[in-house]
This record gives sequence, C-alpha cells and structure tokens, in this order.
Amino acid sequence: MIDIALIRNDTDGVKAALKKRGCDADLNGILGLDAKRRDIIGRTETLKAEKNKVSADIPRLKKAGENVEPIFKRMRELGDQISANDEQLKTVEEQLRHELLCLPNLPDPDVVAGDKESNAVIKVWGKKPEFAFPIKNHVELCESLHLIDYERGVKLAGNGSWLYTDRGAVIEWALLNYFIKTHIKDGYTFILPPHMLNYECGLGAGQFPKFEDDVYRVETAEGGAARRFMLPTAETALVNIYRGEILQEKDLPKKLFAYTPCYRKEAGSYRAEERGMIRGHQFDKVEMVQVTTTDQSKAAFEELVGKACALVEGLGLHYRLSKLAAGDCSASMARTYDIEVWIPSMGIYKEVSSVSNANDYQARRNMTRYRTADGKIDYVHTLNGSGLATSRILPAIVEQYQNADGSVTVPEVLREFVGASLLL
RNA sequence: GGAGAAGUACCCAAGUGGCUCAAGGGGCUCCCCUGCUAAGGGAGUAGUUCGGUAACACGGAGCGCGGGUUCAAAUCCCGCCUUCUCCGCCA
Repeated sequence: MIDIALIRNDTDGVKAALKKRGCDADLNGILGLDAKRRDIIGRTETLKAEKNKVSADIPRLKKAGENVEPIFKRMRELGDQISANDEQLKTVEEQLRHELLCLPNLPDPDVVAGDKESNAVIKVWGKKPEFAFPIKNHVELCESLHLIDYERGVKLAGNGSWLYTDRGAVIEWALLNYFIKTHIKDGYTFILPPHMLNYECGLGAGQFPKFEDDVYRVETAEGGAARRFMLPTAETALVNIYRGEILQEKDLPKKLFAYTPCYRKEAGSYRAEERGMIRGHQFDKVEMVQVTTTDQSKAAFEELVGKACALVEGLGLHYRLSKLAAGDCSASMARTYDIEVWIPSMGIYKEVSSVSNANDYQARRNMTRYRTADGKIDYVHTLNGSGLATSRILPAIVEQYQNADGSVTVPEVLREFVGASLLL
C-alpha cells in the first residue's frame, strides 16, 4: 500500500512512478476521498468532544436534582449527527482503502519504465551446453527415465498435473534437500507454514483484492467466514507471520525460508510449448523471505539474489540474471531480478527464481512494524526470493545434463541425496 | 463436531449502566535512604492509532473483533474469532 501522505504531498511523483509500470491510476479520486475523510473526521470529532463533556456533567446535575431533559435532548441530537457522520465516514474509508489496496507498488527509482522488452540481462553464468547428438526435451527424458508420469497425473487431477515417480521423486526431494541444507547453513530459519491461508494473508501479501481469481478457494464451512485459499507461494504465508506486530530493531533482519507446494490456477496461461513441468497447477518451491529495517533492505536484496544465483551455480546450470522493467515486476514489488535457466529443447531461458523487494508496501498492508533503537516506529521492509522453484529446475537439469545414450548425469551437489551419479 | 468457561494495558488482576474518560499488585524508569548486598520510602508508567500542528498544544478512538440498546456501555443484547476444560472423531 502506498502511503496516502505521499500521494497527497507528491501526487505528480507518485503518478510518474506508477506510469513506469503502465499504471494510469486515478489519484484525484483518491485525493478526493482522502479530503472527504478528513473533513468528516474533523466535524465528527468536534461533536464527540462536546458529547463527552456534557456526558461527564450529567451524574452531578442529576444528583443536584436539576432537570436533565434538555440535556438529554441535546445529547440525542449529537448522537444522531455523530452516527450519521460515522456511517458516511465508514463508506468513504472503505472506498479509500479499496482504492489504495488496488494501487501497485512504486518501482524503485533505478527501475526502468516499460514492460518485458525493457528487461535488462545483467549477468550470464556458464555457457549453453552443446550436444553432439539430437537432444531430447525434458518430457521425453522424464518419460524414458520414468521420472515423471504425465498421463496418470492428468488422470488423477487433470491438465497441468503430474506425478513424480520413483527416482523422479528422489531427484525432486534431493533438490529440496540441497536448498534447505544451504539455507540452514546460511543462517536462515526453516518454516513449514499452513498451505491454506485466510483472506488477510492474501491482502497483506498483495494478491488480494485484485488477483483473487488466480488462487484456489477452499470452502471449509458454509458461508464465507471460514473461507481459505491455497497459497500460491510460501511468500504469502511468510510475509504475514509478523502481521500486526511491532518488532524490535535488534531482532531484524528476520531471515526465513519455507518449503511448500504452490497452488495456482494459471488460467489461460497453459500453452503447448509449456508442456511438462514448466507450468503446472502445483509445483514445489523453496522460498526465502527477509523482514528488515529500512536501512537493511538494499543489502538484503543483494544477499537474496546472491543466494539464488549460488544455488543454480551449485547445480552447474547455465542461466542468466535479469533486472525486470517496472511493468514486468509483480504488483507488490518495487524491484525484481529474475534468474532464468536455459532450457535447450525450447531454446529459451525460463524463470526459476524471482527475487523481489516490496520495500514497505506489504508492511503497510498488513501493519508489520518495528521499533527503532531510539523508540520510533516504522514499517519493515519485506523481501522475497525463490530459492528455488524445483519444478522448473528439474527439467533444466535433465535437459542440460543429458547424454547421448539417453541417460542423465546427476549434478555433483545432489549425489549425496540421490545416492547415484547417473540416471539410466 | 457437541457442552461448559474465559478473553481488561508489558504481566497478574478488580470491575453487572454515570463517584472508573479502568482500582490494585508485579515489572520497568527516575528519586531518596542505606558504605556493598538484602530490605525500605516516594514519584512516574496506555502502548497504539486517527484528526490536528512547522513542532507543541488540543481533540477523537481504544477493555478479543464487529454490530445493537441507552442521554451514557469494560459492564446489557446479538453475531463472530481465539484460548482452556470435558466429550466425540481422527493421522
């Protein structure tokens, strides 16, 4: 959520920043609601002050045997006006809050305007593997090596679902273990959160109210009160852990990571060329999150990018790192770097990690704050990064590590978990 | 899922309509006394949030959350959430 005071004081600056991501927001409408809100509050509070004052006198007057009827009459009038104002205020505040919740984050100053085509590759690691034989794509490899059962996955859950079988499951699990082991070694705290979250989590992370249709809803009871949704990423859970809390500066940064499957509708996104595990309704991901002070935020971002890169490098996969243009960053984020790994059969790079800094955007939505050493209160910054999405790494591994005989070499770092160096 | 009880500030806790715009205690902060320690005496202690201000001042909200009744609600009524105890079900 963008600070209303900033919108008020630097309307043009906010407008220009939003424009970078292609958002033409109606800030005048918001400013109008804001002015209206403060006007109502001002008038209502004057009435409330009078009411409190008069009310305090009543017991004394009553005791003295004075006629309090005229006072009751005045109190009734005040009460009526106050409740009328309060009702109006409630409407205005709901509208204003909704408008503010729908505004995307402001991109950082150094994030360039434009969409995907303005993304900038800032690092390339390794080289495209060259093959002296006709290569297979990951679907062929996973089928021939019996790592994945696509057909039965569809039988069980429909299009966009698959089963990891036998060594396929072992590899997937090995990847998760490799990531988890690394994060623990780096001093991050391992979290296994609930997969069904309440509405406030979606609101706080920034998925709601605008992107409610992208997640799976779970009705756990009749009516709406107990409604939950399946988390689309562990970030949604992790950035809400401290929701509504005031943390101590000395306890920051919080460095967390979680493993969860991610559940996404991906409505309309499923394309023929994204067969296999490139895009599914459920995929595994280890997610890193940092909750930091304002000052720690930049360094934390670099740290998360570095960690994500190190994991891919550890696997020996050729990848590139891109800094996304404003329009390609997701709505909650001020900056995002993507790690894209080379998929030989597709001849393109596919995202396996996305590292982002929300600055205080999520913290303002879910009221996560910290008290500084000198007693001031400020919003935390929240950052997140995949570390990593295994379900996209596995296709990259089998394709990049494939051999002429159809076997796949197991990356060094996974061998301790897989117990083999070659998949035949 | 059923029955019962509870939710008050950093913690414990009093409080069934106005002398409570929340008593008392603990803790914490400061002061006094005591050469150290123990003990004692005194003062302060509602965090937060919203409006307002250049900043103060000042004012509003706030007793789990949301409504309602009333001139007036921590207190009465309704809905919800959470916790505890017992029962049921269950990996």
